[in-house]
Amino acid sequence: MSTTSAALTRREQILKEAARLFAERGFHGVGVDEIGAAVGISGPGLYRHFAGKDAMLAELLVGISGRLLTGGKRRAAEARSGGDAAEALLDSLIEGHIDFALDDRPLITLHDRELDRLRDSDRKLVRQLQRQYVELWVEVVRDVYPAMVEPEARATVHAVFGLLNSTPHLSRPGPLPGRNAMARLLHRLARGAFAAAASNGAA
Amino acid sequence: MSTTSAALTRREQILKEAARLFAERGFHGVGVDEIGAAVGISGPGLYRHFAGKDAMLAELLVGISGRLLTGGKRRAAEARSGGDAAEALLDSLIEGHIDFALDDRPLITLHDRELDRLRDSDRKLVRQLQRQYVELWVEVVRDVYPAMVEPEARATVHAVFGLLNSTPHLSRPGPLPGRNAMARLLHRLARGAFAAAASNGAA
DNA sequence: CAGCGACGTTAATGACCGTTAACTCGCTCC
DNA sequence: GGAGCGAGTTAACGGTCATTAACGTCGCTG
Repeated sequence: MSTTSAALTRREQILKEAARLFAERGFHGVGVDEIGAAVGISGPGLYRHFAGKDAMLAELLVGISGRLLTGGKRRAAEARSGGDAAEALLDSLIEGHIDFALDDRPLITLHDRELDRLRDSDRKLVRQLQRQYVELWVEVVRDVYPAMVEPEARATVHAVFGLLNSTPHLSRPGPLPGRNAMARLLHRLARGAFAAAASNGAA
Repeated sequence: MSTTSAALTRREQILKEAARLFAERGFHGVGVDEIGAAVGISGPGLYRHFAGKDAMLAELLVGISGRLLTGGKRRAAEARSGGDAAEALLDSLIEGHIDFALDDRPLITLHDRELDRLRDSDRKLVRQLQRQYVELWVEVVRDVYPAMVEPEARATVHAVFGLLNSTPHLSRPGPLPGRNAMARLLHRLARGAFAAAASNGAA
């Protein structure tokens, strides 16, 4: 019961700070001494908790992909009821992804930025999880819009991920909508994109 | 007349290969020897053409942002005619951005991945160009959808950029639409997202 | 043909960085 | 109360890498 409590374990502290630093300056751009300093210990002390710098990145990326997929599967399972199930499930998937993108920006950033820095086996695992997540969406989308052909649906899902994951890229300047307004806006945009994808443009 | 000819200058070769390598493995992930090898010369020979590795990245990023902005401005200028000008201009901007995203994937990738690796002055310049480009879009979008408030329009434009720039992330596996089909699909998705943003969700 | 400038080459330098070694300290549990 | 262990510490090693130095070689020009 310790790992899920409010107070973070040392390991979790490290992972959280490492995620932030990796997202800010890239995997190769941050040294182990910096990660250590961010949690109040220094440099090689990290090796009591992780096998190496690579292991931290691997755990982060596998964790993200896994959590996304698990959340998606849970929502799909919960949706086995009602008649308009597909519509509701799509909304649920969108909502879940938005929550993730808005609340875990560093992880989202890492997710499609540092995948290539992984050992082959870890990268394969992450990619497999990502693929399953995409296929889950594709099925639901084709359930809602039966007219869509599969490659189109897959490309659309990727594009919508790009749309939903765009928030980390704009943090800095001027006036932006607040968190809830942003969540509603992104949801609307995603639905609009799917609807537009479905209206076949065979012109 | 040399820099725009079909045969690339040595400098341009280097930039092109550097862009590809940076996009594949990150700025810190590729060494100058690799870049040199990619154009048939070795390591330090690059310093006859560039002040350093940083200078290559800077030139790439400034070049991308500049070309995007220039293209956008040109399209805006060309659109000063006709009655439904705003609609057509938005379509033109979307089309231009899609062409760029589909034809210069490595540059698009670099564009929002390695900005933080720049010297302060270069980063400021790039960000300024990016901001101008965004504001150009925002104006056009608000012209087409006068009901949209500015922060909403700006967030939407960012999100649509995320959508249009999503193509580099999916190159590898299964069946995907071909280039032209993809361009049409992305265009439809973008228009759908804008339309959805405009339909105010004050529910 | 002297010479110079553009373009490369290899070798050396110096910094940085991930990882390991060796050691310390404080707590817990027989 | 001391054996053992979890969690840190600093110092050192080894490798990588951007950058510079020193040197060579064309090809053009006067």
